[in-house]
Amino acid sequence: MRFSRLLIPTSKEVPADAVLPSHIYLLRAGFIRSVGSGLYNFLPLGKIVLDKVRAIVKEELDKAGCQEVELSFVTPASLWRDSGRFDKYGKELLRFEDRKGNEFVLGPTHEEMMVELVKQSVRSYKQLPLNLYQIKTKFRDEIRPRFGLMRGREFLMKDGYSFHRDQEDMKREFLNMQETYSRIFERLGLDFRIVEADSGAIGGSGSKEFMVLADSGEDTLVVCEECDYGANIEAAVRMPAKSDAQEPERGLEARFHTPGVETMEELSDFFHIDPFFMVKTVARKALYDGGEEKIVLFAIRGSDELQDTKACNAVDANELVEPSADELESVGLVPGYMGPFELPEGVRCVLDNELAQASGMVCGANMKDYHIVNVDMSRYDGEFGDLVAVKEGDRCRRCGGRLRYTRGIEVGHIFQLGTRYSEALGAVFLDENGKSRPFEMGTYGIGISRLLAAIIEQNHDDKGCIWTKASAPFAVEIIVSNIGDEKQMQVAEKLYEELRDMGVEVLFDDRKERFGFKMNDFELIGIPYAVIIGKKLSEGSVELVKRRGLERESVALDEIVALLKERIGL
RNA sequence: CGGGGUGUGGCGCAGUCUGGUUAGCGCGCCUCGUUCGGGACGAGGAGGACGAAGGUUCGAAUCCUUUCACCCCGACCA
Repeated sequence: MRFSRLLIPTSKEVPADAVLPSHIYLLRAGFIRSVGSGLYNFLPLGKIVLDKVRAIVKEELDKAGCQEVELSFVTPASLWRDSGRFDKYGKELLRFEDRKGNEFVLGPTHEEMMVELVKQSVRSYKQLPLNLYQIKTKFRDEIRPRFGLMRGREFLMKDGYSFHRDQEDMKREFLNMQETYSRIFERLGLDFRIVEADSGAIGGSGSKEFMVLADSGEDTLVVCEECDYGANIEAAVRMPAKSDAQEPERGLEARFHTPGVETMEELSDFFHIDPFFMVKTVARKALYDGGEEKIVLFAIRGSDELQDTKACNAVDANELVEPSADELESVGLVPGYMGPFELPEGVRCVLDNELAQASGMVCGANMKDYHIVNVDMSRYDGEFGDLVAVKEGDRCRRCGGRLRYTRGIEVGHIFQLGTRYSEALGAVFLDENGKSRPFEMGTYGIGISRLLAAIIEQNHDDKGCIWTKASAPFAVEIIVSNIGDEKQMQVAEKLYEELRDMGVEVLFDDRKERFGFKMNDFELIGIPYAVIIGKKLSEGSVELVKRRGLERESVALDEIVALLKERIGL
């Protein structure tokens, strides 16, 4: 391709609203253009990369036995009502009516549609298993789109769904997808990690996320320094915490007058004990379907923090929000003195698993100005759950290694869905005994457009993009230093044609621009290699520049083709 | 949704508080010339009626009202 014929509007100006390198460079280098909040146009370069990523995904999936389909983007709302997600999915679902007043949604994901499709055409266990996917634009009316392609409202996603006769086969396919996804991200040249995840609104159990490691990632990951354990903070577990702090003196359980002592810190000072031996009782307002609200308590060690997603799951709520002091008082709770024992009528409380055997603890008495000391938590007879946020320095449950935080960009997520959707939508098949059973399902997603951002987040320098080999829009760029120099142009044209004939994806910068201008564009766009045809031509040589590291080497003109062949791996 | 902010040529901004010439600057764009290995220089030129609607006024980018869009900070997700 000739640069002079390609629409690549590069720019020096940094858009004011772009903060992430991927956002800035993709805009500046002319890959994408913003059209509205969370909406982007893909220009020729962006489209080339998008198609490359898409092709790799498709290739690996097809090799793994998946089949591509394409479902209609506009989905009848009734399907979403049947699965119960019409209300639950919330405002993110873009809803609208056609001229006849029929309700539709713009698909943000396609479990319903896919189940419907399979339900209509699969009757027998003999037709299973099946793994169907599509690579298609999705629309989610995100509350706050940001970071360019990272979190748009319209985005390209690969969504796949598998159907099985039993759980065992579903788990087999889950593993198959885990391996396939790994191959995809490896081919793309990404440094990623597979972590355990919370299943969120999609539902199901046993989900894993593929995280591209980058400081700008939106997710906090907990990883082990010794083994390969990794988990999203929302799902991370640890060895039960221990403390070196001195244990408080044991005595009889008693109510203790503690006027004005309302925070963990004050309590710690008051009793001269470590927060490890205190119970922190956190109140949240849990929101349920149909606008139902309930105040719930979560009790954890004073040295821990509540993990909101875990807490939300523990009480099966749609969402947790901070309650006001008034709301707490209205159900009989006393802010500053809440505890898991002697609860007001009707207040639900979940205790963290790690507190089950704790003794000699201090907790609120649910009475103004009083705490209880020397509490033996094993007498608690309510609910337990995993509630705490794993901290850096905690110990790995697998190997005892030190856990630390890192940041990641979620580019893939695989779920073991089970029968949640097949049951809700009445999607069944006949097993070998002639018995009707709902499909066991798995669901698998890859954020294709987000991958472009993730690749750049992980591969850039202060000059611009550095595309990985598999994702680069072109393998090599030919830069003519001075197109007024006939000799240079002649050599360049010849090289360009030769490479093209060999099937190399080559970009030929034949623009009437100065050398520095072209170099800057090359660095901004991030093509892996450039051949500079310029002043050294008089000595019979050209220069090869590697974008990563910007190392240059002088190469004899008649050796450049062979060298390129070697470097770009033809 | 709550809090904060911004809308002025293609892009980035100034002007708005303290209404008053033809609305200004940088980048980009077009033409000519010089230059030609790190976003060059000179000369000339095209392009906006100030997010939208309404109002106040002799007069509004500037004041008032309404509205829309976009962005930043918090809860969702590939």
